[in-house]
Amino acid sequence: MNKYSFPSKKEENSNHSIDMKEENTEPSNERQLNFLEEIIERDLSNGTCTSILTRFPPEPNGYLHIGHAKSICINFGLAKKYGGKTNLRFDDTNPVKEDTEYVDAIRQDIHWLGFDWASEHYASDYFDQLYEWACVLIRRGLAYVDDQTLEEIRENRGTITTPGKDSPWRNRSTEENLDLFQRMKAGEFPDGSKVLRAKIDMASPNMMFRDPIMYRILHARHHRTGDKWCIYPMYDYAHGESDSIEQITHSICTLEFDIHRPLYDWFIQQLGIFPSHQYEFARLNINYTVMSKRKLLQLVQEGHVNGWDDPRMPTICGFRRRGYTAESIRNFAERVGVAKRDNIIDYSLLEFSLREHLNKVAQRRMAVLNPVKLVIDNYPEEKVEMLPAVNNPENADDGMREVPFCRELYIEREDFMENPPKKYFRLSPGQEVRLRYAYFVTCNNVEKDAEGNVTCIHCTYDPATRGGDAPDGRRVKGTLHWVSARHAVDAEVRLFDRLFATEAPDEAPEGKTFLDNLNPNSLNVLHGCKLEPSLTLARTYGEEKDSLPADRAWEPEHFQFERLGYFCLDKDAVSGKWVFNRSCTLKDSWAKLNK
RNA sequence: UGUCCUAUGGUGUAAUGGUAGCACAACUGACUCUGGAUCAGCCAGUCUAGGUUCGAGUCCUGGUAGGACAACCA
Repeated sequence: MNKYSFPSKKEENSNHSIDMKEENTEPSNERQLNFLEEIIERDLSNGTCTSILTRFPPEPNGYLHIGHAKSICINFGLAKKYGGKTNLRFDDTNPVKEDTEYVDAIRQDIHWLGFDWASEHYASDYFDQLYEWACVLIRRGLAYVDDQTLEEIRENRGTITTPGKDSPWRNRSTEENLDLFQRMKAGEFPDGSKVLRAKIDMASPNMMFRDPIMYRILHARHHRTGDKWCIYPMYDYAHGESDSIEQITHSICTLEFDIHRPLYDWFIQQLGIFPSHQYEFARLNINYTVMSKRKLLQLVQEGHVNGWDDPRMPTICGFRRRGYTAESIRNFAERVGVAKRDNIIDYSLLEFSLREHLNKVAQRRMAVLNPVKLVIDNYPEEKVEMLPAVNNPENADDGMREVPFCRELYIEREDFMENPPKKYFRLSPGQEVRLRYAYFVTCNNVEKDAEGNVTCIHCTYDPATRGGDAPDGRRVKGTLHWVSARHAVDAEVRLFDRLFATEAPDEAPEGKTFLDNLNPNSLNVLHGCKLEPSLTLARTYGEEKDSLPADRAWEPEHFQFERLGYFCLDKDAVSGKWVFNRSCTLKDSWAKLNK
């Protein structure tokens, strides 16, 4: 193929720009294929498979986080793109860590992200089949019961650079192994006294091949199979076979499993069952956060956050409560790409994806977070005007609303300075600014308390500027948001900063843990914030939860508080006791100037 | 002193032997009733040493750096 014969992307676009206005804007259709897509297209075109079936296999031992969201988008996205399907399979082979609480939450999160699975499975559904196959392997001399203790097994496994030693039980007869394995299943032996191992090679350079454990004895109640089993299969024995049973064509997982792949293939080959194949991609990392279930669980259990859905958590439910939209997370997952090299994504890419979506759909409202009173001395005492305001300048269909205006208002304390620096466009003595959708006002004087804090700003307004335009064409540099004092609704507003103060919180110095990297100021709760009254129309969780199916999550309404950021109602809010979360700020070039 | 994976601007990600491109971030400007949005511009990259080739980010060899593997976790 001669590259010179092709026009560049730019030229192509400009040639067709007139016809392309309504073109599909899905980014995935425009970019180059990632390596998984290449594999799938190859398999589809050379007849390795005629359709694809992927799977998302969470262990129900915790809540899903943004890293899982990437995996979900890859697995479901690939199937969707190539006309295939995706199964949801709960990898529930370790009863001591798993619980149905997590099963329900996982279902909700996947649905919320916008995906539906073809069918739902559990590794525990396959316990009988897995047991049968273990017996097959024993009969073929490929598995044996080992009586060594945990310590002996560890000792004899050798190290990365030295080979292991064969177990003294490695050459038991088939009959004895079968008998012992059957009695393990029957519950004759205590936990830890015996395991079933694959007989491969104790000297293999791949540690996974040093007679990996297939079954352990665990007298534990399983959240689905109850007390039926007291032996449970290990991940390496269960996973590939589960894929095979479901006839998964492309089993996609993260990089740390690449060393497991030869073993995954070994079990499938020895058993001669459906040849699923495993492919690995680099897991998602984001700076200023942690992404391990163990650490997230610790944050919850030790009370460093207020639950799995704390808006500062990188969990899917945390992002949802924070006000992230599913679309923004899907777009984020698309942007981070799929490759095999380790990566740390900048948090700003997440915020960009959110702003990009919310800018298009969020209704604009006015709210004052840190209020100070402003009195318009020449405005009639009792007068109230209902001023029209645009709901969303990005979408004319969203129409207008009316906002009450009167003599006494609240404005943001930061929007007034008695001695302003250069380039400060907001209110200061003698300075004229616009009150958005209302009038031009000029500051005359201020009242202060004993400590010198401004308690009230006195202004005069120009009646000719109603609606925010001056008929004489004069202009102002600053436009402020405001709320009528008489009509304002009180609210609590929760502001969030990054949960960790350091870019790579996992990296703690000697004697410290990731907890020492927590940002002590990650939560800032404001009281006495002032909302424009129309915000009380927002739907609360309490009003809606009863009409929600069990597997569907509640989605708050998203607003932009003008000049402040994107906000949504928290699930704690009830009518009359309003609580809003800040999802993210607006880009703020003034704040940047002052850094 | 092992096996495997990986290496492209600050961060991600493309280029499939033939013009190193895109996004985010940063920066500059225009416009603006959100210091928002939008638009325009700009900075910045192939880990290293050899080899193959008319031509190497791409293929080969060595080195360097990072990661994974020694749970009866997944």
